Amino acid sequence: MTVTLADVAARAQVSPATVSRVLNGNYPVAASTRERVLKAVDELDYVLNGPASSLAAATSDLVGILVNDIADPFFGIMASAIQSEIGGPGGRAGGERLAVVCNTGGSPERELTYLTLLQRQRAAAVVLTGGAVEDAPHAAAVAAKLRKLTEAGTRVVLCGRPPAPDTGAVAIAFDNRGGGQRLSEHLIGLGHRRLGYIAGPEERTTTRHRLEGHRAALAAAGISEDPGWTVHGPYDRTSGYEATLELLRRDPSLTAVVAANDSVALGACAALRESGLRIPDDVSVAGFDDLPFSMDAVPALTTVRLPLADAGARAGRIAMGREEPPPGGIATVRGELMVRGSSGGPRRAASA
Amino acid sequence: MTVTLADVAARAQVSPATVSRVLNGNYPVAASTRERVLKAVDELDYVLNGPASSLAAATSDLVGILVNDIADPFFGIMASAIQSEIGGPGGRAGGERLAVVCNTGGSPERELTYLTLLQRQRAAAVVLTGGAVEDAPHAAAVAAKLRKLTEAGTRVVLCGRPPAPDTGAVAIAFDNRGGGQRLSEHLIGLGHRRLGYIAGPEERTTTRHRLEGHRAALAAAGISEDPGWTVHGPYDRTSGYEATLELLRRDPSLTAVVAANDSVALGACAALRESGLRIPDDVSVAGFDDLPFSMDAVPALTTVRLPLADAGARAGRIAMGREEPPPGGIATVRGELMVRGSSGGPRRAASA
DNA sequence: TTGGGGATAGAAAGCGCTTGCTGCGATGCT
DNA sequence: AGCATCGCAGCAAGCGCTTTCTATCCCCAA
Repeated sequence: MTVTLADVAARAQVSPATVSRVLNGNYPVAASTRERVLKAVDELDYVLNGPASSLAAATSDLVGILVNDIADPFFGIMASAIQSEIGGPGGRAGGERLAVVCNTGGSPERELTYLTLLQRQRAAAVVLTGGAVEDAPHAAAVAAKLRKLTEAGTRVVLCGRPPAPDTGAVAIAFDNRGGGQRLSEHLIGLGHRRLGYIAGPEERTTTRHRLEGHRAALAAAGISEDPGWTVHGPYDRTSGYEATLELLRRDPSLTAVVAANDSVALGACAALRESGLRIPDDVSVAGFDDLPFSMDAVPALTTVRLPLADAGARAGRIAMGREEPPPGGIATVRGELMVRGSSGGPRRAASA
Repeated sequence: MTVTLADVAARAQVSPATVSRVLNGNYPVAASTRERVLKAVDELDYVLNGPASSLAAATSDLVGILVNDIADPFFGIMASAIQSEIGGPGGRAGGERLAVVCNTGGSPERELTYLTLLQRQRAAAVVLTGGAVEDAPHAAAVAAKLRKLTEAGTRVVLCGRPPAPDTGAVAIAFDNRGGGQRLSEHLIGLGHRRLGYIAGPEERTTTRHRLEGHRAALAAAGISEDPGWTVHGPYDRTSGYEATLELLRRDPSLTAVVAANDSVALGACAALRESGLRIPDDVSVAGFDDLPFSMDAVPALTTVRLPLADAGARAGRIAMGREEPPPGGIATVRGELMVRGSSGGPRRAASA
C-alpha cells in the first residue's frame, strides 16, 4: 500500500511523532535525527496524507478563489494575481498552500455549493471575485455562509465585489459607479447627446453600479434618457453584437454606444462595422475594464482601466494575513479613464 | 465547537453510522429515519468534515486542473469546459466534486509542486492542460509523478498536451504540427515566399510542434528558410509586437508573419500597423487557436481553430470515468484552418 | 557527587468519519 | 408452523496524522 508516516518512522528508527515534527518543523529535533528522517522520507518517496493531516491539525492549506467565469480574462487576471500572492507552490516559503480557483459560472447555487465545499475542506481562506447577484434570498444565504466561514477561522476576502456587512469579510471593491460616470461624462463632453448603453446581466451589482454611473452622468448633463437606449445582456461579445443591432434598430440616430465591458464593446464594434458605420466618425464606442486586447481593437477602445492585478494581489495578501486589511475592512479602488481612438465627437446630423 | 456527525446522530436519535449512510446515500435507510436525520442536519446546520471523510473513506472529491496561465483564455476556456463536466457543483448529480484549477505559470517546479499537493490530497483525478516543458529531467520527474498518481488510483488526463508514455495517463492531444503546416501551406498557396515566424517559448512541446509544421510546409514548397525569419518569445501580445519589429528589422521584405498564437498575432498586427504596413496588403498575418477575440481583429485573423471546449469537456468526462478513454489512451484532435481577412496574396515587390 | 534544567524523543489519546460485521424483528417459503 | 431471508440499525475498529504530556539523557552549577 501507500507509505505512511509510521513506515518512515520505522525506517528512520524513530517514533511517528518525531517524523511529524521534522516534517512540520515546529518542534526542536536534533540535526542528526532530522537527517535520518529526511533520508527515509526520500528513500520511501513518502507523501504526506493531506486529509489525515488536516483532520488531526484541524486546519487545511486550501485557499479557494471563486470566479464567475474562468474563461474571461477579467477573472483570469485577478485569479492569477491572487494566486501568486497566496504563495501557491513557488511563492515565498512558509506554509505551502493549495490555491484553487472555482468557477461558479455566475450561478448563485454553484457559488453557494462551492462555499460549502470549501467550508467542508476547512479552507484557510476564501476570496470571492467579481460582482454579486442581487437576489435578496441568495445574498442573505451567501452572507450567512460567509459569516459562518469567518467564524470558523477562514479568512474571507471580497475582491472587486461590494462589501458584505456583518460577515467579517474584508472587501476590496471597485468604484464601478464612479468609473461609469467618468466614462459617460467623457462622451458627453465630446458632444454626444444620444448614447446607447449595453448593460450586463440584470440583478448584478456590477451591472447596476456601472449603469448608475452612466445615468448619473446623463442626469448631470441634463440629458433625459430614452428607455430604449438601454439593453441588458451577458458580459460577452455576442451580447454586445446583438444588443448593438437592437439599439440601432430602436434608434438609428445614436452617436455613441457605451458597453458594460470590453468584450461587449468589441461585439458592438463588429455590429457597427457590419452596419456600415465608422468608429468613431459615425458612432463612438466605449468599454470597461481595459483588458489586454482592448488596445488591439481598431480603433483602440476607450475604456476604464481597473487595477485588476493590483487588487487581486492585495486581496491575496490580505487573505494570507500578510497585509493589514483596510480600515473598516473596506477599500474602494478607482478605475482610470483611458481615452483612445474609439471615441470622438459626433460628426453626423441625426438621421431618420 | 463545530457540529459533528455525532451531534446530528444524537439529535436524530440514531447512530453516527446511520447519519453517515444517509448523507452518502450508499446504504439502505428507512425513509422515516432518513427524514429525521435530514431534519437534524438542517436544524444543526451541519457541514461534513471533508478531511475526516476523505481520511476514513480513503478517497477525496478533489479534482485538480493544471493550467499554464490562468489569465490566458486559451486555458480559461479549456478549464471551464473541463470543470463543467467534472460536475463541480451544479453539474449532474452524483458525487459533488470540488474541481479546482491550479495555475503553474508555466513553471516546471510549480507544476511538480501542485502535482504533489494534489497527490497529498488524494485527488480523485488530475487534468493537465497545455504544452509540456521539454527539459528532460523535468519531464522525467513529471512522468514519475503521474505514474505514482495513476498507481494510487487517481485518474490522470492530459488535455492539449502530448502523451506521457508508461504513466497510465490518458491523452487528448492537439495536432499542432498538422495545424501549423496547413496554416503555412495556406499562406504559401497565396504566393508568399518570405514568411517570418514568431514562435512560442523554447523548450515547449507546443512551440516545437507548431514550428515543425510551419517548416514542413516551407520544405514541401521548396522554400529554404532564412534562420533570421524565426524569433522566439512568450505567448503574449507584447512578445508578438516586439518580435515583429525585430523581424522587420532583419528582413523588411517579409510578406507574411505567422504567429505562435492569436495573442502574439495581435501584437504583430499592432507592430505592423505602427510601421505603416497594411494587413494583408503589405503583410499577411496568421495566428493559432482562434480565441474569441480573433475574429474582432481588423482585419479578422486567419488562424487555426482548436476545439478547446470540446477537448476540455471530453477530458473532463474521461477524468470522471464517464467516457471511455480513446483506444490506446491517446487521441489526437485536429485544428481547423480559419481563413479570414488577415491573409491575402503578396502584392508588393520585395523592397530593399 | 548530586539535584535542577534544558533538549529531545516517545507514548498515547484523539481528530470526525466510514464500513464490515453483528443483531434483530418482520417476511416469505415449504 | 418453522426456518431461511431480508431490511434496517448499531457496534466498533480503524483511516494516518498531530500534539500534549511524560520520560530520558546529559550538562552544569552547587
